[in-house]
Amino acid sequence: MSPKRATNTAPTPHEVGQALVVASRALVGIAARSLAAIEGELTLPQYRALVWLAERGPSNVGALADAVGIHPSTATRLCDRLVHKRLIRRSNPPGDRREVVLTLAPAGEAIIAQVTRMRHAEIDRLVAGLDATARAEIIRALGRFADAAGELPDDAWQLGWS
Amino acid sequence: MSPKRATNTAPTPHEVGQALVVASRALVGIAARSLAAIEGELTLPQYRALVWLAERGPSNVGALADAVGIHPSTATRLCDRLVHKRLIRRSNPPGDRREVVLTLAPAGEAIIAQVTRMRHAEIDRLVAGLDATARAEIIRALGRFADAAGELPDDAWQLGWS
DNA sequence: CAAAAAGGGTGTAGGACTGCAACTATGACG
DNA sequence: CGTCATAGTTGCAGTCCTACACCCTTTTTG
Repeated sequence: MSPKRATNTAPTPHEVGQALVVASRALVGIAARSLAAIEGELTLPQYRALVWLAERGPSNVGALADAVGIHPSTATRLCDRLVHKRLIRRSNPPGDRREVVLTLAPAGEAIIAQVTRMRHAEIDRLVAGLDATARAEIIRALGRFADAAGELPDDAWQLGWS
Repeated sequence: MSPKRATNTAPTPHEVGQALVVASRALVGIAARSLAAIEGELTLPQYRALVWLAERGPSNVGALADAVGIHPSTATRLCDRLVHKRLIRRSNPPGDRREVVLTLAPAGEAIIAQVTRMRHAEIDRLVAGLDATARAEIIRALGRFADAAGELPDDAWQLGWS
């Protein structure tokens, strides 16, 4: 995990990858914990659906099924449960009367916000232990990485992790 | 997502948190994609069990149930399926004849390796697009972050993400 | 206007996870 | 040796995800 290299040479892509894989474990662990807090009330597909609605806004059933990667019929029944839990709302929009528009209900938004807040809080707790130099470095470094990551086809939502 | 701040001042912990949350999305997305590749053959709890066995080595049913956070009876039947898929092995160790020792089978190790490899490959692909300075910065910055994260109680495995 | 396409919902069926309760076998302790 | 604890399994019951096939309604299109 700790690549031994001459500190005066530029790190190879693979070495940087090593560092990112390690950080990935930490960050994914944090994400997992934030999610574990709502486990029991919400299944993973249900959470994925909420995240997607929070990101992309109101949507019809087909688009959601496509985004979450499930069969339309599965999406219908998944929405049944989310509606029953009052986390989303179904409505019949004007225009195309075949469509059903799914909207995140206040309770649904609250859950998403809670998970995000927990994640943020935990990360902030870690960052608080770093000095100013380290903080500045992280900001610059991760900014560049996020930019690079952002250039990829955005199917990172495949599993609904935010 | 891009906190506007004076570039000459030290970033606040919260600003660093912002950057990490953004990077977190990217990294978690990568982890999710690596996992999605084996979806269909393996459920999430099954994957979590494999990861745990890969990390901690051979284990009995109770410890695995505890680690993955499921009921012992659930663990028994989860193991039934993993054994049937030839991803793990059950054996009766000498000594305590009540215990059952679970071992990762070669096919199970292969799956873990495949997921890890995919994740690494995708991260490396991103890093390849960065220049030497950025790489060096990421190495330093993430090293410090990982150190800070490592000081936390290690329950990041709660959901079995590696 | 009739046929095809699109958007969703139902019926049906199966697999997986979940926990509780009861049971077997084994080990530890007095 | 008898009792209690431990490790694991099995029976049972419920929820959820999953897909396929089929149906209804609405819209588009020739």
